[in-house]
Amino acid sequence: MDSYQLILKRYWGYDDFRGIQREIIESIGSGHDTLGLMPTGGGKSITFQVPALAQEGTCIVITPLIALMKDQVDNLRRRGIRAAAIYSGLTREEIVMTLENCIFGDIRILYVSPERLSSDLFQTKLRHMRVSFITVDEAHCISQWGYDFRPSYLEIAKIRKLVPKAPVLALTATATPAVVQDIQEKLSSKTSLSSPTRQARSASPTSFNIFRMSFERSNLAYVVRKAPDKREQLLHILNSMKGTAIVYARSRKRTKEFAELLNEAGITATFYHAGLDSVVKDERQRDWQQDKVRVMVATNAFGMGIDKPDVRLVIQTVLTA
DNA sequence: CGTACCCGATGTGTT
Repeated sequence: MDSYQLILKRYWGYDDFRGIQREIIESIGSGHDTLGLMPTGGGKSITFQVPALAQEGTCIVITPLIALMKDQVDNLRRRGIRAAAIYSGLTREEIVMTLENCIFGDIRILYVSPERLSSDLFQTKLRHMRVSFITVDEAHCISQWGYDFRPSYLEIAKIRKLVPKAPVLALTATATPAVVQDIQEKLSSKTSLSSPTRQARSASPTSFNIFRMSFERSNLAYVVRKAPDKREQLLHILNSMKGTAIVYARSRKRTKEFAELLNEAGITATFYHAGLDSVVKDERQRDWQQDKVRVMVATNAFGMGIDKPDVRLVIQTVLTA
């Protein structure tokens, strides 16, 4: 057994790595910029958590949602691993203390949002940290959100200059060629040194080690239906199946409409989108997780970090009228 | 169209 495997056994209780976990771990562990493409449930988290424990210093993890930071920190602390997160709900004193603990207190894994990277306080403290490597979790956000919605995603390469020896590990379940290309370009520490034109023309712009595995999910079936009456079809599908479901709609307004339609038909449903008060969102997610309602009708706000083991049906509605 | 973070102002309840 090597040290990675010993850590896996000690903290997670598993005997062996699955799929491409070991290759990703060895790549980042030997200091290479690395891109890991793994489907949901492929065991992405282990690929940075294990090498973070095997190395000296702190691993910085960039994550899009506060909820994901909290979930992962809770999970790691239950295993006896020193992890922390910095986010807007904390006081300045708490943030300073956490950063000091990274410098002096042996915090192994620190979760931050991309926006945090441009904070003066964070950058000042980062200079004094021993950073093992930088992880970009849900790295497709660089491509999906970087250009307009969350421009901080395009700034990650800049903080690499503050910790020039730290390699980057990017992880995602979105493996389209455009996203794969974008992630490498935007995270490349060399990008910002060369002109944009030269970068764009470069045939092989980066030196990321890329690992990908099959995205086939043998327990999932995919069906596309063309239906004249889509509302009727929605009711028909939900009435002919048992079990928990998510119905995705493309606007906030439609989530409410569909939830009302389902409730009138005797199917328990609620709706969810980013325009709702955060207390209401938490209540509705909890009601659905606890099986108080069967169907969640939502925009894509209800996606990352949703983990319910018994979802039987996911419907994407494409409604033209 | 719809996606979230952060920060500082203002208000509420507790010591």
